[in-house]
Amino acid sequence: MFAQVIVDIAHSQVDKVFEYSCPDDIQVGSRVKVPFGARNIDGFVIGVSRTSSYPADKVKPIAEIFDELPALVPECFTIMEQIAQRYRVPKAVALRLFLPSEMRLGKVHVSVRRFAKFVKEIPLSASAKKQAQALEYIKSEGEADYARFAEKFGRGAVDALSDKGAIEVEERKINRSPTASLTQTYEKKILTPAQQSAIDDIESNGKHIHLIHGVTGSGKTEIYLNVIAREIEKGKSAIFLVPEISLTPQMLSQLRARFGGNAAILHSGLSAGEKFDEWWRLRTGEAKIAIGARSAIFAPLENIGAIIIDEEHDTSYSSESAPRYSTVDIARLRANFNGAKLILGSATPSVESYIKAKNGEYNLITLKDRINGKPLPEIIIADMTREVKRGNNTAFSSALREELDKSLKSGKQAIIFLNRRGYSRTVMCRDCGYTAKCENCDVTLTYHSEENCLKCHYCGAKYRMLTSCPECGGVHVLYNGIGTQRVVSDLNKLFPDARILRMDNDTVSGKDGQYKILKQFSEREADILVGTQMIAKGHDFPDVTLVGILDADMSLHFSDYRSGERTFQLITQVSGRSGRAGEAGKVVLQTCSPDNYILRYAVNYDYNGFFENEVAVRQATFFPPYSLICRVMVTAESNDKALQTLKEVYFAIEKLRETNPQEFIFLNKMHSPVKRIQGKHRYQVLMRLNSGALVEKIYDIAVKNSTADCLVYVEENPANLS
DNA sequence: CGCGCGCTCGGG
DNA sequence: CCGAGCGCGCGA
Repeated sequence: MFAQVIVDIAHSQVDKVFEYSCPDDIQVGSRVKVPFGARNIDGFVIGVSRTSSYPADKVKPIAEIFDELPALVPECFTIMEQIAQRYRVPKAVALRLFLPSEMRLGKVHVSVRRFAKFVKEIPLSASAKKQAQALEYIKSEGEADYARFAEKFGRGAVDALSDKGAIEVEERKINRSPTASLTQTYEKKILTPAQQSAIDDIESNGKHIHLIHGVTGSGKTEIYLNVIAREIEKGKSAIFLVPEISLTPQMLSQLRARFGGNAAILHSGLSAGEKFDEWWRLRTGEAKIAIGARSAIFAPLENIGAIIIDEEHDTSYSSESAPRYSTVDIARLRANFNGAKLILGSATPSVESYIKAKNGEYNLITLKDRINGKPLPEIIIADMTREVKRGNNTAFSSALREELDKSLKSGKQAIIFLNRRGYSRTVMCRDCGYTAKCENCDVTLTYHSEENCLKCHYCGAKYRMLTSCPECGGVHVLYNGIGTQRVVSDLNKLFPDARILRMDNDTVSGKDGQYKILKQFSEREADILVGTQMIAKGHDFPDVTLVGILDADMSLHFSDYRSGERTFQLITQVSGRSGRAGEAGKVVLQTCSPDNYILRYAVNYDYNGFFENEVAVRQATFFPPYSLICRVMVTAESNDKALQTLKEVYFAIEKLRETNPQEFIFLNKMHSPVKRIQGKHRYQVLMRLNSGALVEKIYDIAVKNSTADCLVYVEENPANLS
């Protein structure tokens, strides 16, 4: 027999199928080791055949076959081809998406833990005290975890016993299921009529893609869970995607309670071993529901009945490294392959998706009411320009101060949200206007008072705080802006008795830190939580009745065509944190542009108004989805090299424009807004195209010009243009 | 003439 | 991508 093998090397020059001879019982999808040139490397069997299409005398045999059960499910190959084609990446890169990193590099193949087992009594010399103790212990216990056993009596003693045959070390496969210990029981919830009809609609509607537009608190999660349960009953499997941040312990225990061992959870907080085991539980069919963030769309499931993407508008669903896929696109491929339902849900659907729903491409399901029947929290606009005129120079409007006071007095909790981190103060010389910038990144530095230093938020570089201006020697150094830290210290002054928690990139280290702070807050160890984006979504704090948004218009002023959409989504999401249980919630929205239409729609929870307006603007100005913004990034250590490559890329694209003038709305080459990141010079070709007709050609140009010392890559509708 | 390094090429 | 192999330059 012969096997068609893709070698696990991420390079276009070896991006082809190689043939090897192999035993008859080889299975498609297996990971293998194959001789390749002078060395042995990992590969994937993507097909087998009785005959070879390569000169038989040149075919070498496969060196090693790893899996009893092939790691890759059959549909991988179809989808791998489509991804490789669409994003112009080597097939090996596309295939890697289907395997957690723990399974590659040939490092982890089996998950085992070693146990020491008692075998027989042996004579020991009188001096071997440790060995005697260890033998005594293992004799009475029968067996013990090797690591703990060795730690207790010393590695030397334990190994000596094993050499002499008194004990035996055995490897055993064990399951490290991350949430097996959660023991909440599931209580069947009574569905509202709206929920029930949504579920029925999804089941019976002829369309394959559904968009659930439901206000915060309308019970979308319960709909998802019911749809999943129904598919499981039919003997199918399901994928449930959530934004990274939403994988909170509450969410996990809810899922465990409902589906028990049938749910496998894949997220970046798991240890390598845990991830490995959860992944194999899905592959073997022991678990049929994959839950996780973006990458869980590649879960090793077969016979998928439903794919659910919660908070579909969330930016974490687009990959920021090659291949820069959009999760919805991959989900469509998998849903197509399996004939599965694809369900997108959000309180603030992306304009792109909502248009498709309006056009009839998706089945639109609208949930207008919260399940508890309570109204959405009232949003009050505080005009900060008037506050300043009245002489209020603090970060808090009088309205927000009053509401905070009320909230604290009645023993409720509050969330203060703002768009920045650190002190977010930039340093500027009052005499000459000099601002401190990063040496590597051309980005304004930010002052951090805890360390009394300046930091670059793009590369993390630290600089000593300035005492005088390096340009003119002036000593009047000025700070601008406010950040979470400043807000906390101001709050401490205003409400000395209040207990305040701060959550942003500086106080949180890793996912654990995030959970810890959220847990503290939900256990009422604090009255006020101050934070940035990361507190915006997914959390359920029943006692929060007040949300303050300090600079609602911050994100309006980014030069991004989606800034209006982002602002609307952000305000709606943050507001949704208020008044989730019994009492009605309130939101104070501070802004310097109180008449902005986006804010007006947000205050009234008028998604349709916002949408109609936004669509009209995009259509009139030719912005996505009525066009495609495409950026080709060129980055290199050497400025000359980057410039040279930029010219070549631009030249190639210009030639493309000559033959397709009607496709181009805009085309230009320029420095990227951030000219340097981590020592790499950044240039870009920016274009606005009428359709996606030329994207693959543009990918080709990028791939052709990309080298090890000058990286060229394509971004479609990039989330930020820095 | 022999060795070292840089570049090109092929891998089944 | 990575190592083999080869060509050329240099030292003796």
